[in-house]
Amino acid sequence: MTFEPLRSPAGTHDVLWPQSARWERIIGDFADRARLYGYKLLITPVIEDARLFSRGFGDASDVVGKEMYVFEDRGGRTLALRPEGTASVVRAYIQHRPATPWKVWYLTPAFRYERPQAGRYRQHHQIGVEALGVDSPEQDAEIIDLAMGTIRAAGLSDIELLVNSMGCEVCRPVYEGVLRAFLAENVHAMCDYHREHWSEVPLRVLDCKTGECRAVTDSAPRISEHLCDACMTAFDTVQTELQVLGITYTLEHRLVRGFDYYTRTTFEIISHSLNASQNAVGGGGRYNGLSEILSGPPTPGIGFGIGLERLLVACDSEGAVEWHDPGVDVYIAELGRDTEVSLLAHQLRNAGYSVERSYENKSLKAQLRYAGRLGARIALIIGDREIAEREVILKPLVSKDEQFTVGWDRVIQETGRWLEKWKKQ
RNA sequence: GUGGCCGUAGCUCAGUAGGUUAGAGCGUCUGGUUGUGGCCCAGAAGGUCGGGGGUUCAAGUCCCCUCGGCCACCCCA
Repeated sequence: MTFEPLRSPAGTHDVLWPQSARWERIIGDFADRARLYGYKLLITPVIEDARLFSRGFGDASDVVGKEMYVFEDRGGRTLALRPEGTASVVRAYIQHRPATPWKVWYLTPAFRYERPQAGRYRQHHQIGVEALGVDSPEQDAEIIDLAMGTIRAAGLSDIELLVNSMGCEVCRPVYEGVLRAFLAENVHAMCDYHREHWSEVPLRVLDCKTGECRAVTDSAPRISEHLCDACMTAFDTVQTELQVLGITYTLEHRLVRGFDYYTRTTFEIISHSLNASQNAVGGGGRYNGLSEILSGPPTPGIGFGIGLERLLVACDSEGAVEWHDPGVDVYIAELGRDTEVSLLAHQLRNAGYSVERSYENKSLKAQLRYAGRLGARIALIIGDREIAEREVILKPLVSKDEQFTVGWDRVIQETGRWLEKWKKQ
């Protein structure tokens, strides 16, 4: 009985070398950068009580309505695969009550059951940070600075930072009323979909990409004109801070992010080299009410997430990333089998050199061919004669220098000497 | 969930109006005399033509179903 070979589920992907090398670089850079900004790594489970997300996002959101991976475990609990990073962090905060300000960074897969498409997958990965306990426009700007720096370091340059304020529990409802009244008078001009659905979540119309809705919302009342004094002051300060930090931004009054929990500062970083419908590489914002929504203590918070797959797609379409295989320092070729090879490999590696070897008894020619393919800089050749004489042949592979023999006690330092020499050139 | 395009070697693809043992390039492996890479040359391995059913003397090629991939809508990272 044979079976069809199994594939990864629809919308999920394996990341193989050398693709994975790009991930390694971006993640490594982000970990360093987050540390410099004072964020500590937080690891939370990918499964959570499904109610965490349905409460946090609001039932009107598509993520909760139709995109969540929800299932019942063997104990009858209703769990969900996390669709984004923020809710789990806030849950962990409420559960452990760490001292504030609490600043964490994370790397996590995120799951949404949608039809896969360019730059949109059922499992994607986000890097992000969350800062809880402080309600400060200076912090808002600092977090945007961190997000922008991360994306720029990945190699993207054709990007735009969009910022907006969503107001607070005081002024947002007022604005929503004004907007609702405006939209009611312009129903006829909206796109087919929103003509039917605009009143469910009026703010969502602002986000609509169709020409009809954009024409309507161009002249719609703007939330920036309806902010309360406190929100207005905060938003002004965020902008001043961004200017001081030399970060150019665009005020986008239509920027309404998908989840209900956002308050005040919201932002999105879009790539101009991606299709307009999926051009957001990263985004985030402040969510001062989320902790309470999740039955925690009143605690302000702000964070962002960056989608790794989408960041990489953007890099590709910008042609931004040049990546070179660093190759391997040493290849050890052997003729016959001898334990000296294993020992030498061990010692070289512990001295900090990358070493590869053949584990099969192949011809010297085949071994050197392989060494060339690996991008090895030096080949060390060990045959019967060398074993007998207690020496090895050191053959430079990246230069035209002649090979020569070295005594065993000097192999490591001689190897290091050549590698250093080439590094300087 | 709705719609469009597409599924031939590991990869990128060719396969004439249906007709013998399904091809190329790249990659992989081996060899080009004793233990020496890259270039070059020679050879080899590798394919249920996504799967199932049907039409036909004959199907990778035509029809149906199914699975999968890509893309678009919706929405988001």
